[in-house]
Amino acid sequence: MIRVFIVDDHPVVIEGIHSLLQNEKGIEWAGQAMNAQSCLGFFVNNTADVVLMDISMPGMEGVELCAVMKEKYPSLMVLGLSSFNQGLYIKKMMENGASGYILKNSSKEELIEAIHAVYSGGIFFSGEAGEALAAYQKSSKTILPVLSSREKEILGLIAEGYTNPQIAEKIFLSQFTVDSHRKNLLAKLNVKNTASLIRKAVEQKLI
Amino acid sequence: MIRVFIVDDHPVVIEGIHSLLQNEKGIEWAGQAMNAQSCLGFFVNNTADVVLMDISMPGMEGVELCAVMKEKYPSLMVLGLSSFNQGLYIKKMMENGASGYILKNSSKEELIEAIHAVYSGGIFFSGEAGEALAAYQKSSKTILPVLSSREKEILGLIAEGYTNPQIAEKIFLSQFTVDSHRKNLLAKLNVKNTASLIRKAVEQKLI
DNA sequence: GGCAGAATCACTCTTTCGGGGGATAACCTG
DNA sequence: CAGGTTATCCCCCGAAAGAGTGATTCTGCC
Repeated sequence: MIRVFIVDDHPVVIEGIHSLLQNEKGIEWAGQAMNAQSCLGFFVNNTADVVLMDISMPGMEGVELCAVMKEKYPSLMVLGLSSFNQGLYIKKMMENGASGYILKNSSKEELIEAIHAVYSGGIFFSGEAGEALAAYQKSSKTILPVLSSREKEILGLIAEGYTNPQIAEKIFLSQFTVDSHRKNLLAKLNVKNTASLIRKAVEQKLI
Repeated sequence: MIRVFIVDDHPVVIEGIHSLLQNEKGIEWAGQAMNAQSCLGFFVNNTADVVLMDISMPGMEGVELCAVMKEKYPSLMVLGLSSFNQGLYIKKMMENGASGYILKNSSKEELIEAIHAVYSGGIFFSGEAGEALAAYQKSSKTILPVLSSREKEILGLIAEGYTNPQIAEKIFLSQFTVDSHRKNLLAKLNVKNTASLIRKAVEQKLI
């Protein structure tokens, strides 16, 4: 009997999965939570085998919750759950110890297959999610944006429309310094002017 | 008896709402569709009173489907349904004839209240969605981005990193013309440089 | 304690951007 | 048709960005 717990801020999704899984042999409903806090609260006195976890929740991100849960309860298997099919999120979930990732538009069969797969220690991806991850990893080979905190700060200010001299004044730096950081940003994101810098930054969710 | 139909590409959501509404007195399950085509197909030989419609579906957008449905079957009441709480989408749905908008994290009570409200000709908003709409309309009073097709074209090229002379060469214009368009873009979006132009354009989903 | 990377500052030069001012023709729409 | 919008073109000028090069702290990590 696989005890399944779900964390999602959408009652409709909880209800839907509950309904899909009820009467499913070998699967037991352990409980549910609508946010990270009540999820952590549940596991103080209870347990489960597989946690279906929405990655996009208000407050604590699913990605963070995943890390916390896996640290506290390493034997727990976490299955990411999301409407989005974005390689970046999928990658982050996996880095934080998730055992797989399915999309909310997956079929019942796929959902059940995924639960069994991760329960037995496997890794499961929705077809599309797997592709997205592969595509992301392919693209991130050529471009890996690892920005320092200072660079991120300046990137944010550029995006808000501040010029280099204004940024320099605002954060008490020389404009030469700001200029250097800006050049490094262009180099790191492999773009050649402000327009494409901001566009890429938004795409990569850096701002 | 209110006949409720649902269009959503997530089986989990369909199942969840089905489950929430079953045994609810006064509400009957008319059917379901996972995309715009099968929804339109259903209504050839069938009917319903209220349609719950996801706004973010692959292929034809919920927003478009809403317009088509309301044109063909004006007596139908459409209730927008989404994970996102964004004023822009809500506004577009309403402009296309929707009678309300609820979020997927609404409670069962709210969902049922919304169905009854729109069935009797009313307008219903999830509390948060109403706020988002109000906030959007407030902000859109000061900024209404109505760009010409030429401006959108040039905006796109700017976002891709082309400089004015490059754009001029690419679309066979004088660089003075491109310069003018660029200045108009800055004026229309009420920004003062390229960085904030691109940022705002992305925010407003213009590119 | 040393080394790498980050963060800081410095200077020059060319290109681009952005503000200001115009002008003309084509086009919808009332 | 008149009037507004769009698209096109033109010029000047100062400010900002971007490319090139180099150097000095500071700080986390082995």
